[in-house]
Amino acid sequence: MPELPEVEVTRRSFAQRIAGARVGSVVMGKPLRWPLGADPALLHGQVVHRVDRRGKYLLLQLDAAVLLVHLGMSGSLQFADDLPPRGPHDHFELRTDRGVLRLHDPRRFGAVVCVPDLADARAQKLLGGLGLEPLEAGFDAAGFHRALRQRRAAIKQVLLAGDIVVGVGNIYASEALFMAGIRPTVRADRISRPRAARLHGAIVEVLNKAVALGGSTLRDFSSAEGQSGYFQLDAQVYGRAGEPCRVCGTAVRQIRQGQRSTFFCPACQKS
DNA sequence: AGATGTCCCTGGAAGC
DNA sequence: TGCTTCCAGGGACATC
Repeated sequence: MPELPEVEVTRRSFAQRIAGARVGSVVMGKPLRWPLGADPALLHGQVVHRVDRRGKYLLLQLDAAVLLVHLGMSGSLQFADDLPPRGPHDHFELRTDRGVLRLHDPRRFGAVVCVPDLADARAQKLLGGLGLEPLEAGFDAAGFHRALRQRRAAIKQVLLAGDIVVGVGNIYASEALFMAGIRPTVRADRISRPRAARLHGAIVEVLNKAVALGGSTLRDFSSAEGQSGYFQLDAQVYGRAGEPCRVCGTAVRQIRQGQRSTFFCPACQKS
């Protein structure tokens, strides 16, 4: 389940190596979440200049196109010149003179979309509504608090929506709220400024820590297959329903918010 | 416009 | 053992 840290670690793992590579051919497997939106042959001969990230999207900048790559929940990328033969879950390959970039995605929630540039309407539809990058300077506590004050929905769901801050997925939302001592069901607009500041700090800390651990996490992920490396993050509440809170010993509770599981400690997160 | 519900997909776990 | 059911997840889209 790649969240922002995994996407960023993936980006760092091949961005330098693929920069300057010239595309030979494109191989498509089963349909992904959205159609590519362009003739794959159009990519032939183009050079990959850089790999950026916006939220959980990787942006491959080519000569005259941008590839938006989303890993969905089961996707992973490999870039090498001697990959094993394509398997049934390998749904996209960009073959270049420096190696093959391959998307492996059993559940096919991922996507590869080709647009001429980021001003393109399709790119805007996907990226235009995204909130701030949590690991960049623009994400500050005061602005975060101001944004929260405009929202009446439960704070957990506001975080997940991604239009205030991106990259806080289901796991890190529960973890950050635990770190900040905030109950996931509290209305966003009822969070005081100091508590919003604590939540802001928790989001930055949990994501930074995950990026730092990401290297080992991802290696395990791709070799172990299946069980993710989140165990290494030593979740405080996520996935621990009924188990004792690591801080106070109270049983961790699980609820559903918007069809998603939320975990919290009823004692440490009273309001 | 904001909030909420639905759906996409598939492997693994749990239940019968 | 083998079937069925449920669940996980991000995000677009429809509906209120």
